[in-house]
Amino acid sequence: MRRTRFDDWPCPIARTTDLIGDWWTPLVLREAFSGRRRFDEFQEALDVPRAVLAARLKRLCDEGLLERSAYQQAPVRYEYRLTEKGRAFWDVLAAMWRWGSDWLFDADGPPVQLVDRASGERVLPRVVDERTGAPLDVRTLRVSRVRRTPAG
Amino acid sequence: MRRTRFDDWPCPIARTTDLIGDWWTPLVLREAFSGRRRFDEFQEALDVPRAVLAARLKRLCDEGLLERSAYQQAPVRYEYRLTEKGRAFWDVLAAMWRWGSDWLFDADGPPVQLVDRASGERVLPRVVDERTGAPLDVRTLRVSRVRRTPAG
DNA sequence: CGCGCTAGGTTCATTCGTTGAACTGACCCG
DNA sequence: CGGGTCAGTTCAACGAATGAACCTAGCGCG
Repeated sequence: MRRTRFDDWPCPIARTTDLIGDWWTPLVLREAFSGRRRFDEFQEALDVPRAVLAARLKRLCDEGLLERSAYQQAPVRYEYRLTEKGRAFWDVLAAMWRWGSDWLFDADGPPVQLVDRASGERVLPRVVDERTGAPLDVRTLRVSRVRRTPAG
Repeated sequence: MRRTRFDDWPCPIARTTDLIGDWWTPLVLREAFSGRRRFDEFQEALDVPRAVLAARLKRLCDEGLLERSAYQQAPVRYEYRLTEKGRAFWDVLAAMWRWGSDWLFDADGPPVQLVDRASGERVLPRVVDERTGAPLDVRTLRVSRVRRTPAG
């Protein structure tokens, strides 16, 4: 009677859901992106129960989004850093940021925004088709089974 | 001792997490995008416990992503349709699709892909900066507090 | 009229996951 | 030796998910 797992479903959305459907996980990643690395940094920033944080960090390491390494000996202390896989996840958080900004705040919008560090210009994440550069229109999309050429 | 809620945090990622951190919710939305509308359609497609599905559909209606309406009288039967807010959420699912496809499958990739209904061409969702069209680079981003001009 | 069927849920006992607080253990400093 | 730091673990209480069974209205059939 364990909670249903989606991590071996054939759908990319299902597998991603399995990861970020764990309560707190996207926020742990958000903090990682904002530069936090140590257990207590995450814990204080989010006020997350320590047991939950430990479980989330462990899972994110197991899945390869974070890497745990000792930053000092005697006593040994560990920190958590984003891997390439973890950094790639920023796109998902950015899409959440955009949708949340557009739809989950009153007319003023959220009290925070993304800006380019160099120019100071506002950055608005947007999801497009990589080939055409056009915004996605769900009505023109279709899910198709991939044909694979047999290996022989 | 209720599960910590994020829906009134000032961060758009936190608020979005509150919504899709509910187990099953992104998959219910996925099914809505693929055209399902009726309770039993969702239930059979996902094999989700009926009580959970009822709770998720109710929440998605309360939040304004779905709309519940009667499609027949005598006996009254209801269906669930995406609203504009719900359709806008496709961008988040698309970003999840892309990241999941890139990072959660073996070398062959997932057995399904997105294609354009008209041309049959493959569609690859990608998150860019709306202003410049460039892919996001998290290292050049910064979170900034919004300055508001006082209303008086 | 009575029976089964359909659609959209609700109810329930069991088990799993989250919460908050306290605790542990290794080491350092004074 | 006492106190502080950091990275966790442990525990009891409670809320949420699971799977199965049940409920309600109306309809069509015999």
